Amino acid sequence: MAGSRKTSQEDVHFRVLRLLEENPEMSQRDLAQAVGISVGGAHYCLNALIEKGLIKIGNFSAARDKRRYAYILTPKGIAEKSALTGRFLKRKMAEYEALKAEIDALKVELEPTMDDSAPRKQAQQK
Amino acid sequence: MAGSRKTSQEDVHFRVLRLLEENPEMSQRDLAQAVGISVGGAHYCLNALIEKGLIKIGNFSAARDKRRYAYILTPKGIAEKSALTGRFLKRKMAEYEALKAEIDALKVELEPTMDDSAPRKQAQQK
DNA sequence: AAGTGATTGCTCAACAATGAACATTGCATC
DNA sequence: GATGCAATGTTCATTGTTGAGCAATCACTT
Repeated sequence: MAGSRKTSQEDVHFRVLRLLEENPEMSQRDLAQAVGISVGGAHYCLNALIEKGLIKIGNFSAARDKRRYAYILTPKGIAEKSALTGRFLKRKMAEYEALKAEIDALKVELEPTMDDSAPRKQAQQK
Repeated sequence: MAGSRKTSQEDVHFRVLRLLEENPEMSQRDLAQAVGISVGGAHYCLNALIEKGLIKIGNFSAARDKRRYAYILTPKGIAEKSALTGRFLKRKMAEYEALKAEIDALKVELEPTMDDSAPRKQAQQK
């Protein structure tokens, strides 16, 4: 489900595309931190996006810093990002509800019903 | 952050311990589906939990089914599960808020402000 | 200039996890 | 019984990901 590699990777790709559309001059480390992956993973991801033709490498504007790149969305990348938005939002809303339910269940479990003098420490078994 | 291998694995371990405490006779496939990992991953995880001494293999009750096992929490496993609960809940609540913020941001982006006659289709760039 | 430290993109071994198989066992219908 | 079918735990090649480190470049001080 949530751990499916394909969807998880799609999430990362979408987030990276979204971030780069706003700011194409983000460094790989900034991207990694913003998305929540490792630095090597960001590099890996960017290569995949370039391979797919969704982004291309441009010139960094400030001071001709030869180290840095700018990762610019191609038209195909912009289209892909738009196409991904709906699925991403839908998935995240489902995750949101699931997370809410899990948290609530856990809270209930931690705070047993105090309204009657029920025996404590006794979890109800199925 | 969220993709950190250690925390992600801790989440899986906690969920598995929690599920097994309620029902020790769950199959690896049921566990996998409930937790959101692959079948092989469940096997992998169970081995790790046995290695840690948190669960032990017991006998399946019904019909002496030689295929199935029962995965019973050891006292150490019960303690570990309790110790993990707090951290897990705290982390999930943080994830919950982050998810909420991300969804809201995405919704705002999809539905541009309609309250004045602003030009449409024009996302505000930084 | 020269040196020092910080930051960049990048590489790589180790590990984690997947997805698809596998052998074994139980259940059912013939 | 025998035969087919579904479900179990298990294995394994492939792939994704991490974390630490690399050379190159920039900024800054001497």
